[in-house]
Amino acid sequence: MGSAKKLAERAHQEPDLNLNDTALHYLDTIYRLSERHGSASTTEIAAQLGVTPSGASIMLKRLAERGLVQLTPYRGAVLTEHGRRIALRTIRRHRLLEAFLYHVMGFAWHEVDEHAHALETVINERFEDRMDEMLGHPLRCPHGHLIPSKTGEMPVVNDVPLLSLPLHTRSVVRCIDTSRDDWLEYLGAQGLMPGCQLQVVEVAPYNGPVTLRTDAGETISLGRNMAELILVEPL
Amino acid sequence: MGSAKKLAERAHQEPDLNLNDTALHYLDTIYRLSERHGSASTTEIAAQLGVTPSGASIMLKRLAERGLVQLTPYRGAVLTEHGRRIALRTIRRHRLLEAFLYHVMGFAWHEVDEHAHALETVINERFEDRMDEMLGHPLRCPHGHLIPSKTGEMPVVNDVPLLSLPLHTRSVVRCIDTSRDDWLEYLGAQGLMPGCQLQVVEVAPYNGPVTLRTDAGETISLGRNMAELILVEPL
DNA sequence: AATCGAGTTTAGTTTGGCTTAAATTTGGCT
DNA sequence: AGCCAAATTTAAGCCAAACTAAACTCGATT
Repeated sequence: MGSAKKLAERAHQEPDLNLNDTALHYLDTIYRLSERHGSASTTEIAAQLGVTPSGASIMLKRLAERGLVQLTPYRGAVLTEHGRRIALRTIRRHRLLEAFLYHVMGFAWHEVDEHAHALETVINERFEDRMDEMLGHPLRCPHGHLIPSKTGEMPVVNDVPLLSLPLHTRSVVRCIDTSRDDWLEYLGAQGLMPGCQLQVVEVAPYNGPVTLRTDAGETISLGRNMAELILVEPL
Repeated sequence: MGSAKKLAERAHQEPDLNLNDTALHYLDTIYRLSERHGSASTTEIAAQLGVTPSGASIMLKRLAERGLVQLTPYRGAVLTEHGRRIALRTIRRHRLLEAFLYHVMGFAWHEVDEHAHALETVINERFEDRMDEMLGHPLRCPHGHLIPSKTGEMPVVNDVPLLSLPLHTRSVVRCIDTSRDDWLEYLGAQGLMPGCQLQVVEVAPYNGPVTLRTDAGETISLGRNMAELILVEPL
C-alpha cells in the first residue's frame, strides 16, 4: 500500500539505473551539448541547467564516479556508453512527448518543450511506448529533431542548413533548430515549420536579412540568426 | 535559456503556491484520509506516504506553519480551507489522469493509479484542461471516484454500499473503492467494474462470501472484504 | 490513582543538491 | 618567460526531507 514498496518494485523493474531526475537532466544536457562541440564544458552545462558552475562541477564528479560520464578535469565531460544510452532514452521520451503534446493534446508548438522537459523523467516505459504507437512511430518531434529508437539509435537523415544551398534551390524544411520558444512562435506565425517548401531568393551581405519564397508564393524576410536555424532537405 | 528563469516564470503564473511535490502529496493524502475519519493521524499519513511517523510529524508541522493544515498535537491533522483547495486540485489531476491513461492511452485499470500518482504533481494546467475536454468533462475516474471541478467542488451523488441494500435489489456499480491494484485486477477480470448491473442473491453469515448475479446472468462469489468495496446506485 | 503501551513528537544525524568564496588550472598575450 | 583573465575545482556551509533513537502524551485498564 505504501509507496515505499512501489518504489522498490520500480527500481527492480528498471535495473540499470537508480537515477533521479537531476541526474537524468544532466545526462540529457551533456548529450545535447556534446552533439555540437564534441564535449560539454562545466559552464555550459551549468548555464543550461540554471545552476552555478561549482554546483555542476560537483555533480559531474558524482556522475563520473557512477560511470556515466568521462570527465577530464578542466576539459569538460563526455558521456560514457552507459551514460549515452540513458541520455538517449530521456531524449526519446522528451521528443515523443513534444510530438504527443502537439498532435494529441493540442499544445502550441512553442509550448511543448517546457512541458516535455517537466514530464520526460516522470513517465514510464508503457507511456512512452503508447505515445510511440499513437503517433505512428514518428521520426521527429514537432521542431524536427530526431527521435532515437528504443534501442538507442538515431535515425540517419541528411538535413542541411538552408543557407548552405545555392540561391533558388527548392527544398523542404525539416527542422527548426532552436529551443527559444519566442522565436519558434514567431517563425510558426510566418508559416515556417517542418514540411513547408521554400527557396532562398536573396542573402543580403554583411550579415543582412535573408529573403525566402514559399511554394505558396509568399515572401518572407528573416534575420540571419533565425535563418541559420533552418535545416532543410533539398528537392 | 536556463531553466532557473523558467522556474521563476512558473512560480509567477501560479501565485498561490510554492509547493513542491512532497507537500502536494501530503495534502492529497491528508484529504483522502480525512474523508473517512474526519481527520488524519500522523501514523496513517506516514504509512500512506512510505515514510516514518517522525518524518511525517516534522513535515506536518511545516505544513501547519504555512497555513495548509490545522494541527492539534497528538490528535492528528485537518486541512485548512487553503490546504483543501490545493488538495482538491491535485486530486482532480490524479483522477483525470487515471481516466486519461485508461481511455486515451489504453492502460489497464489496475495500472493507472500508480502512474497517475507520479504525474499528478508534474502536469500543468493546460494539460489538465485538455484531458478534461478530451474526456468530455468526466464525473468519475475509472474506479468510480469522483472528480472535483476546477473550482474545487465535489459532484453530489448517492453511491451506497452494495451490502447496504436488501437482497435482490438491482443496482448499477458506480465505484470500486480501493487502491489495491491486485484486487482491482481480480475484480476487473470478473467483469466487476463501474457500469455493470447486478444484484446480491446471498450473503453468507459469519463474514462469509457474498454471491452476486450480473444482468448477463452470471454468478459471482466474492469474499466479504471485496464485496464491501463496491458502491452502487440502486435502480 | 498509577501504570502501560500505542501513538506522537523531539533531538540529532544523514543525504542530495545546491550556494558563495577562495584556490587552482589553463591558454592567450605581451 | 611570465602574467592575466576566464574557466574550473575545492572548501565550507545551507536547506529540505528524510532517518534512528529517545522522550513524551494520552487514554484505557487495572
